[in-house]
Amino acid sequence: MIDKQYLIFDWYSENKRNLPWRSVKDPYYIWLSEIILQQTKVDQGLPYYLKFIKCYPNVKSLAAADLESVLKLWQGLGYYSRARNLHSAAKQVMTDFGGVFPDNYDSLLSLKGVGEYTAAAVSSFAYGEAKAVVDGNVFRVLSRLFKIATPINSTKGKKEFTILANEILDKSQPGEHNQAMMELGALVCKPKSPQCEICPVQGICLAFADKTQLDYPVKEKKLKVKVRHLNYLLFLDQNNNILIRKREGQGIWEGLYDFPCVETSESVDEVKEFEGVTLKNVFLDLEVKHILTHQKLMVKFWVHHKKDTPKTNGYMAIPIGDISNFPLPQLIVRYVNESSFFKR
DNA sequence: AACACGGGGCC
DNA sequence: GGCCCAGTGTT
Repeated sequence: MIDKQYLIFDWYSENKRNLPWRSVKDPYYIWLSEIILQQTKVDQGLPYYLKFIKCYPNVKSLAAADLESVLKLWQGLGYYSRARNLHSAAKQVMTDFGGVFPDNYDSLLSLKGVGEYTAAAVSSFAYGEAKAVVDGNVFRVLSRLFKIATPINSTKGKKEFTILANEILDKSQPGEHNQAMMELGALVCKPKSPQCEICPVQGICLAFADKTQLDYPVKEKKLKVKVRHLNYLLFLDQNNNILIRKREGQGIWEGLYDFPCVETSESVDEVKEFEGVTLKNVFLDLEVKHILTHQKLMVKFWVHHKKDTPKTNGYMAIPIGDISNFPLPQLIVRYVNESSFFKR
């Protein structure tokens, strides 16, 4: 616990946001909120949290759900492995823990999708266990307060910051301490425009002392973005059926649905063939650029009218109006919303 | 240790 | 256009 820790507590009690998962002690709700908020801002995750607690009010109902229903509810939030792991962990709680949520850091770590951060968060918030959370906010706050230049995305940095975070942890109220540190990072000690003038610990911040706040935290590696050219095919037959497929295996959007797709190394002006079948009368419907964290997708949506839907392995025919019943990537949602072929 | 994994908001 | 977000799992 650092000297003048009370300044952060006082600030937190005055300025904390009123968030629904802060007023509960049920570990299921806290765990659910933490999974949703991984790499996700509160404003984006909040509506999903409300949907999930309404649809799955307890771990038993979540464990009993179909994975596809969970993915559908997760649609649009991204990092879909979180939804798959969420569902898997709920079943783990039922089978491995007799339906009772694990009540300590080490047991929580055994759940799919629960790493060091989430185990510390749930164990400290729900059970008062003295484990410090180390998330993006904590990295930033600590690196500035103590002017620590070790890259936060290195193994050494993770170790160093975790040790420091646990050293300054207020063991008498670890949950409040953890929330206060994160809230300070989210509302005041922000990445680009830190509000140092209103910061409660401005007086003990080493970076503020020499105006180097923006030099922290230090990160190494910049990620490389891969450019891909995707050509989606809308096979539309006379009965208004289309072909879709479930994305399997590893890669983006695992478990979600999209259309038959031809990937090319460069942009193309026509699509003449699909899986060995020669195509005629393929028309370009829509062209979009879709940005993901690691990929820049240059996408063309092509339409092909046929009398009958082709029988192709791995694809299923559905009425075009049923498309929205399936969990879809935002790219496909975007197309469905913009293309005239999906208007009633 | 390096990399894959979404989507949205801010500057 | 780059960076970041209540990170985790895989290789």
